Amino acid sequence: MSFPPPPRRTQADRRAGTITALLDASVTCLAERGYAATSTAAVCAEAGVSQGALFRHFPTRQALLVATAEHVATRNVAAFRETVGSDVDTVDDVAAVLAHLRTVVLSPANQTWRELLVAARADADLREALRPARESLQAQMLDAAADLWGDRLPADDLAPVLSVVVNMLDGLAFSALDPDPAAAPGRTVDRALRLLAEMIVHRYDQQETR
Amino acid sequence: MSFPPPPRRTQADRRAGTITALLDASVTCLAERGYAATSTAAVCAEAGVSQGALFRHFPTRQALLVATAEHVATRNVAAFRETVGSDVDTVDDVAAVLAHLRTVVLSPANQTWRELLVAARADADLREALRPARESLQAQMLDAAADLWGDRLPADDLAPVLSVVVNMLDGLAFSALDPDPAAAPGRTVDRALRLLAEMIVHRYDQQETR
DNA sequence: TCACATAGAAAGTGAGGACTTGCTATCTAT
DNA sequence: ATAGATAGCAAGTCCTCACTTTCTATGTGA
Repeated sequence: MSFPPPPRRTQADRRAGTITALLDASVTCLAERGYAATSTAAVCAEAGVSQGALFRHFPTRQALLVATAEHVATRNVAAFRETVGSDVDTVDDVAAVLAHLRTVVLSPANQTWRELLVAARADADLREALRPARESLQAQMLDAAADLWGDRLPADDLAPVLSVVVNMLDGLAFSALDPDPAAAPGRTVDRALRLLAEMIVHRYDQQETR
Repeated sequence: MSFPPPPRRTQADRRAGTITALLDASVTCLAERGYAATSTAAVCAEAGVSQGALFRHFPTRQALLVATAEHVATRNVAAFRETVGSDVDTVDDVAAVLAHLRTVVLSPANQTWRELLVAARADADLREALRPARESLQAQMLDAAADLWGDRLPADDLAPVLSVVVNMLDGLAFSALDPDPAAAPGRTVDRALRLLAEMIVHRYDQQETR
């Protein structure tokens, strides 16, 4: 019945612990309450630390948010990469990829990213601060797309097709105001994704019938 | 050299005048400064009236913003309707329509609408208040699409194709952080729109060669 | 072990934001 | 013409938010 000995965490541990707690809390707040409601107080409450702790590690709210952006950007690329390991031969395959991408795009990490992007449009400082993460993410997405689909598409069409797909899914995410983003797609959206899959496959798969 | 006589505007005129001044100012602020920076003070400064004037006509800031949404929704439908009066036979035709739609989607009225939609995701009250305008706009867009493209597409595919197109353009608008939204499309975007046009035309135009 | 640096908490502070409160000016009905 | 209503202004009120300041606790290097 002995109490555990004092944890004796090293300073670096404490530091890293509260920083990731803050970043995760920031993601949660941004994803479910939006940019404006993500006040430093809200993040601290969610993280279970004081505001003093926050401002020890991040000089400004914006610095926290930029760090949050970089935090989720890596996750987003990873999630995109794991879209599908298997082939994308048939229309069904591509439709499955799109359906899965839709759920990825609706995930909290992506919601967070979008929330910050929208805020950046109206805030030149934030926009500049996010630029590196933005460009890095774009490049990594293109790399991932090349790995996944590179042998199916002409190199020149890779970026444009990626643009069509992810912009459409982002647009969907923005117009999906449902409180529950994990809800089922709805008939129109379902059919739209199916159509897109058909169009892509038919565009690039005419010689090799499967 | 006589001074003009006192304008003698009727009360209804004065009322309507400042109301539309406020709504237009609200559109301007939302489009170029974003939702958060669209304070009542900012709108009043832009409109050239006092805050008292604002709160005489709108009980809350949110009421002003909802009215603003309805104000721009009608413009947006009209702009969409005027997309193209001519035919959409060839790939070039459809590509032209998409290019024009892109500029429409980047217009201040549409920026405003998106800004409010994004805010609505995090604000249940605003979401509910915008619901009627949202549904009305969606229905009118579908009507317009039916008028424009109804004889080219199966009725069942109208909504999904519209969804693909406008969501992709909305996604583009969100990821376009450039201070000047009227800038040229950029190579990837250009090619993406072209590809989309080709895919749509080839999907639906195979029997009637032109 | 002890001087020191770092991590974190609690209670401020000052600015900005939504909304109010009188007060004045302009219109309208009698 | 004049009383009552409506439009508009200027100066508040109160609250929230980003950020500070001061103080305590905990790990670190000699």
